[in-house]
Amino acid sequence: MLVHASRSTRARSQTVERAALILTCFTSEEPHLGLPALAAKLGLNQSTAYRYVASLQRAGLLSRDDRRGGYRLGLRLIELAGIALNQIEVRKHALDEMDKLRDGVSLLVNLAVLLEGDVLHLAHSAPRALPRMYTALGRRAVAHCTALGKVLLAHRPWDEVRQLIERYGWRPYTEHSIRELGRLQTELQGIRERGYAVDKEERRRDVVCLAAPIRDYSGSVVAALSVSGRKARMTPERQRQLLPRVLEAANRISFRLGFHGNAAYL
Amino acid sequence: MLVHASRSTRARSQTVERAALILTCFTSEEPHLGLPALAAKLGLNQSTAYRYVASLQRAGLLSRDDRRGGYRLGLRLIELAGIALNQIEVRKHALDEMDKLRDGVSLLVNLAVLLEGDVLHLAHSAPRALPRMYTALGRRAVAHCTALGKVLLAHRPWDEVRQLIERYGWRPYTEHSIRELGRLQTELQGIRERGYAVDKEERRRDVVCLAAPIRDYSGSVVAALSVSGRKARMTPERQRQLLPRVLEAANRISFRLGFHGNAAYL
DNA sequence: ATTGGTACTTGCACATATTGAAACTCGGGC
DNA sequence: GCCCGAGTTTCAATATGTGCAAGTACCAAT
Repeated sequence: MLVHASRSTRARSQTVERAALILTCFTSEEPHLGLPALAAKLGLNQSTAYRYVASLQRAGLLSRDDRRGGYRLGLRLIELAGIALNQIEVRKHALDEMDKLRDGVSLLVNLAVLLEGDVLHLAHSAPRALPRMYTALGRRAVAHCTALGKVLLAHRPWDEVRQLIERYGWRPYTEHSIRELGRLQTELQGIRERGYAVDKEERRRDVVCLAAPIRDYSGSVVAALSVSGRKARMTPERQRQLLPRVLEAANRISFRLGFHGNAAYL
Repeated sequence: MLVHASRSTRARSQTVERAALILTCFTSEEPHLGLPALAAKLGLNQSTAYRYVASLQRAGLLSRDDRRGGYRLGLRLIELAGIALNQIEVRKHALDEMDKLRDGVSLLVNLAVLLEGDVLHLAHSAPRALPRMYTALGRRAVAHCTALGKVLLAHRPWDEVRQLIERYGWRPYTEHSIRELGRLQTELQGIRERGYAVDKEERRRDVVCLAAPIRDYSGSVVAALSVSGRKARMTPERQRQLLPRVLEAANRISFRLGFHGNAAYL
């Protein structure tokens, strides 16, 4: 059995870590930061921040915003992300199945994994009708408020889930979002038993999702697949029709990843 | 006239730059590297490389490949790239127009910018018929062998173009790819005069592309738009029909970026 | 089981590259 | 013309990163 979860290794470089922190200061909410803001955010001396930023810029990881001043994330990241994406085994196998599923159900299909307890979107397949999406790719969402996230959390140790909530709080999106440990635990338990998760407007009003887990050769859940649509179109009856199709697609992907077993024991 | 091309600033951090170099060691061709390989590639002591890698890993910029050993680019990059993408003004405005153009012509539509002399794909809009693409997003291509790239190069100073060729060589893709400075110069000149570029199987056999420049408020060419299709479908006649549509779409995007002038003087 | 090889990991003494304070430049708004 | 904030540079002090060399864990071939 593998021991190393996420190596804590005491080998590290302060400089590299602080430079990496600079990158993670940029978020969807604050995609544009000045030197003083960055320095303040990380408690760095402005000189230090400056030198980091200058070097990150040379590497294309950061770039200046000539119009407004300040910095934003650089084009190099887009290139690197492209390479990273193509390395993700599950995504490679999922794309075809996602398109097939989308054609079958005419709904938005999403693929996601867990990153630091949040949902990270790796791909989507949208029916022609839908208005073009802002880049769903790389979008991050609170896990316990989405079907995708709940499926992924359901297959993590409860302790880990609890710690995440403690650390980040509930961060609810709508009035339907879960906000109690007890309810979350029951919900996750149910998801494990049923083999899928439902999101009834917990993420966004008027949007309902169904999600199923994807497993790799070893049986661990490495990703989740979902379909989502407006509430009006996602009647209980429609959901009953949808469910087997989502599960089948997810299972097909798992199969392609080398999972041939029965997941019941997990 | 703007003076600062890419600030040379002598402020820099060796450590940060070397760490960034580690990331750029990973390419589509070598997306998976071990510690010794990385250290060798950059001429670093293995201990040093190790400490960098350990820190990059903590930041999620790198991750281990548990099955094969070695490292690959991390999920964090996908999140960051998503943020970076949404910051790109031209992309925001282009998406709608690209979808409209695609619907009009039923061909693959692409948007790209120049990154270090190469073409970097920022978005695409594919007709339903096309088989799902491997992530075109973030894909990099040799500029002078593609319509997109030639349009972008045509609006850079010739000296810069020449230096790029000198530095990286011709890197041809097919037997039609340009491989002489003289021919390239004539080609770029023609593109500036005509206002569009054509790629006749220079990038891939059997694929023909048409590309047009996109300008921002200041009149500089910041991106390029293209349509591409199989040779058989891109007859000279079809190209004549296509051309005005591509140009119109590109101009519309330029307009939305605040370019209302006449580009003739540039 | 034993061996050898490879990739990864750590400890330590040295000195180099990073650090922070303070001062300077530049440009925009008042 | 003056002020202010963002970005940039300098320089001495030293924390930080460095390379070597030894150590561990794993795999695969004996």
